[in-house]
Amino acid sequence: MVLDPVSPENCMSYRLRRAARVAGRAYDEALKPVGLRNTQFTLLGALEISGAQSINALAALLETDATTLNRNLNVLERRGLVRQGPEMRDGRVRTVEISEQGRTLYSEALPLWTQVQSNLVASIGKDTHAQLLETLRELEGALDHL
Amino acid sequence: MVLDPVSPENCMSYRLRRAARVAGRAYDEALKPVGLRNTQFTLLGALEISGAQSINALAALLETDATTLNRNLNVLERRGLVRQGPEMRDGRVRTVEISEQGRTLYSEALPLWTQVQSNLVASIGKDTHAQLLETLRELEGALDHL
DNA sequence: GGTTATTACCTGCATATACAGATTAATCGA
DNA sequence: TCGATTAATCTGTATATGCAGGTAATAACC
Repeated sequence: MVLDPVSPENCMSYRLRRAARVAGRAYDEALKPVGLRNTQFTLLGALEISGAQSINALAALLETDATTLNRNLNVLERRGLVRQGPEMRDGRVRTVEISEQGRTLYSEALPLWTQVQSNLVASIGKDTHAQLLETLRELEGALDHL
Repeated sequence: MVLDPVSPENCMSYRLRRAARVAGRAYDEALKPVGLRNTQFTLLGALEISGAQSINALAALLETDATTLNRNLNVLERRGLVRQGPEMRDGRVRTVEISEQGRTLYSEALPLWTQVQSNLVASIGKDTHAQLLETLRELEGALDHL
């Protein structure tokens, strides 16, 4: 089976988007009991693990657009899962942090996430998973310098 | 460097979504001259390559939700790039096909896409690319049976 | 043939995503 | 210090994504 890298069916953008969609649905399903989507779980986790920080810093960390992050955070804020406040030293900056309620919900979500993640990793194999992560990182780096 | 598969930073959903975002931005940039987004290029290409078909069939082919496809197709239809018509034999079905205008635009987009795709494949290496495609397919299969 | 079940698609709703441009606040240079 | 520049965030607009639920047409069953 020959694989043509320059056939639209092997478009990296398409293949990644597609895999992300399929995975997203599975993770959404797993997180349903706590009412979090996979995107929101990621966001909450970043705040829980990396601590309070500015929107720009978080955007850089997650390799996402700050305007996207702005709205995604507003969704979580409306539910009381994160807090946003102005920075003393710099009036432009808004510091975001996870709330107590958010921390509680995240701790409830973690086992659900661990379950689906474990199942998936077990299914494709730990080595394949590790290699996939490595390749995705390399790919992002390559795209930066394109 | 030990890699913990069950650390949220290695969440497959997150990593795939993130890589898809970064790649999508690069492909969008490359396709800018023809005014197509990476998603639209995929859709147009599927219709060009696989021919006229129903929305449901196309949704299955692209592993996407039919309601999403419905609206994505409407965007292309408004620009005259695709045509949608009712099926004779089955009044429920709407057959979608690429228009002449769509075909022309797609042929203009193809070299732009080829450029960015080639650059990316060259950057990560052909073997890595082939392996990544294989892993993503395996991953989708695994998610189906989860 | 008429009732029921299934299928295909569409609408309403909510979120995710990002570009362009506006706003506000800090910083830098003269 | 004032004016210009830069930086951080927000708003407007458009598309992408998918779940719930609706509508219409076909198929299945008696």
